[in-house]
Amino acid sequence: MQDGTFHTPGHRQETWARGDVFAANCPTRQLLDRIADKWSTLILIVLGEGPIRFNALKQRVDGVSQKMLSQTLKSLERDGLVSRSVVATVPVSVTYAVTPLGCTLMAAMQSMIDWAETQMPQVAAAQTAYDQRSSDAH
Amino acid sequence: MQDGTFHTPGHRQETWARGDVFAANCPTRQLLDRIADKWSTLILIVLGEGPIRFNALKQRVDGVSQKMLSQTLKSLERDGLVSRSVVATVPVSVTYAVTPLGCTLMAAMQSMIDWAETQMPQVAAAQTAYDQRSSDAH
DNA sequence: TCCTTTGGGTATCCAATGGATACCAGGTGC
DNA sequence: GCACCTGGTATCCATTGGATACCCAAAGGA
Repeated sequence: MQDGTFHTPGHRQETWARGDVFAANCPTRQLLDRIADKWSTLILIVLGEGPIRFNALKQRVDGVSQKMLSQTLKSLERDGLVSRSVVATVPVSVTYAVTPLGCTLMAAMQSMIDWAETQMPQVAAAQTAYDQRSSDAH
Repeated sequence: MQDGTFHTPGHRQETWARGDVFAANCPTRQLLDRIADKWSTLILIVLGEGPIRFNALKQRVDGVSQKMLSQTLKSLERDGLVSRSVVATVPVSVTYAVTPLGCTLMAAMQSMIDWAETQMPQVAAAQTAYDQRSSDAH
């Protein structure tokens, strides 16, 4: 809190204030910098079902381009969340799987996935209402 | 499962297989399309500490541009996760806060935040090891 | 012999996104 | 008259993402 110009009126502060999100080196922020993109989470979820090969994965994650799939897998591997194993068949086959570390991350994400399944209709409704208000105001 | 070409060998399948991530209309995917960007989650976390005004928020979320802050807040408001209230002071002041719906989402994200705080060192270590291997291979 | 197919990518090109900077409104104090 | 406040837009440029084409090496068909 480098200065006192912002006043944060209590209200759940005890639950959320840790982690100092404003600092670029906070852990939550580092995690988000790595996995908060369109594909990482989806890929992890599919890998959570079991090891899978590149092209099969590409078919399961609807809409992902080959470029982004290979790029995202590379960064997940670098972060130790996913492992890549090459089997010298012909043509060569490459299998991806979650590591134990990646598995613990997926467990942590599960409650968010559950939230999505129960609450997304409410989000869709809020969006419709918002658009309605906007077009009314016009 | 439009065909049987991919075989998913058991291994946590019962936990993760629901939600059919390959379909673009699965709820998890819809949620990710909305909040899986660099700023949404960070903004929600700061808002979780209590209502806050635009410029104060901009200072707390280190590195966010005015453009992205206003754009992200607009989309969070549209999704019913954040509320915006204009107070007719001089100059006018605008306060943002999480809605009850946004609050439940933050609760669901908490375990991911906890994971980040405990496991990010491991991710950093994995990354260093990976880079080491790469430069060795070179 | 040549052509095609296969898996797992890379190279290239173009459109969309994000960040930096400038500008705006309009009321207020100097 | 001038600069300053908040809460934004408008504009420009660099980076990212998606579509497409190409690559390798071996197998299989004509």
